[in-house]
Order: sequence, then C-alpha cells, then structure tokens
Amino acid sequence: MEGREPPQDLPDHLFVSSSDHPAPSEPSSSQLPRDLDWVSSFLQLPPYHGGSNDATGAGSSSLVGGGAPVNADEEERNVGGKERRKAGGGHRTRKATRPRFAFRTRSSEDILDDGYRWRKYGQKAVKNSIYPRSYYRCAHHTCNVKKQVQRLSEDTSTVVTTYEGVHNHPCEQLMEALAPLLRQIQFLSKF
DNA sequence: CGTATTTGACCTGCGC
DNA sequence: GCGCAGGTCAAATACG
Repeated sequence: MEGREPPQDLPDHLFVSSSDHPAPSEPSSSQLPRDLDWVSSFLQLPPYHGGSNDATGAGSSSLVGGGAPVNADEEERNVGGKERRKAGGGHRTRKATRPRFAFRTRSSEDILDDGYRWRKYGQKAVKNSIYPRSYYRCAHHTCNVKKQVQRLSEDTSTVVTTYEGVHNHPCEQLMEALAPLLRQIQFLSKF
C-alpha cells in the first residue's frame, strides 16, 4: 500500500497495529485508563490513511483505507440508485475509503468508553477467531464514523478496535466534562 | 413508548 | 464461475 505511516506519538496505552501485521503476538503491556486520555490523543492524531487494518488478520480481507473524505461513503450510499433490497448491505471494500486506524487495548470489557456514543449495527463471527466482531456506528446524526471491535482469540485479554473515519463533531462526554470549566472561565473573564 | 441491541438475510469483493 | 468471508441492513426483540 501506499506509504501509510502509523502515528508514532501515541501514548503507551495505545498502539496502532501495523496494517499488514495487525495482530502481533506480543500483548500490550499496559491497561487502558478509565479516563478519556486517548480520546484527546485521537484528536491530535494525523489521520491514519491506513490500509487493511484487518484486526483479525483474516488473510483474504483486503479492506483498503484511503484519504477520501468521509462523505464519499454517504454519497455512494445515496446515489445507489435502484432501491436496495430488504436486507441490503454489502458495500464492503470500497476503493477510496476513509482513514482507518486500529489499536489494541488490554481490557476485560469489549466496549471501551471513548466518550462518543456508538450504536451497534452488526455482529459477525470471523474466521480464525472464537470471538465475534462487533460493528458500531457513531450515534451522532451527521457523523459517519464506524468502528469494529474484536477480542483476540490468541490473547483474550486484548481487544482490537478499528476506527474508520473522523468524527465531525465534538466529543459529547468531553464537552460535558468541560462544561463547568468553561462556565467558570466565562464567569472569570467578566472581571 | 421510544431507543438501543440482536440477529438472520442479503450483498460484494476476492481467491481459487 | 463459484464459494467463502466480511460488511451492512432492517425487522424483531429487549430494555429503560
């Protein structure tokens, strides 16, 4: 793939999986803090124009990442033209897709609280893994970010999360947390 | 009753 | 060309 570079300034508790070897055998040594430290890390991350960050390493998959704008997907979806069948789907492996990046965390929980609201829209059993892969979409109306969550079968304490796209809205939880602070600043700025 | 999750069906791309 | 694996949809169900 065309020179994708994993971000290197990640905090210790995060690490982006290499795209072609998404699931290296050595486990991450640190625990994900309950706090949203890594959310802010995301905000600082350059978009990872990653290629196939297939977290499971299921060989045949060739999900390609790209630097295409997020709404490219939406367009294609709507322009689809002829009405989709009852149970549609299947727009996999589009050539120009959004930035993708994956990382692994050590956690007993599959759902990592990253401050955004996610809606689950699917779950699939994947090959070479005893754990299913869960598919989530950002619950924000205008946001088209997706993520996949899967637990490694060879290291059950490790959860692989693959993000696709970039949020086009602020993190609610972060804003909530900041709200009192902002109010205080506003108040103080009057003087 | 509204919202989120579950789940089976369907679609697409890729490898053989 | 066929089958497989992965990704998505939407009806059904669960939950508050």
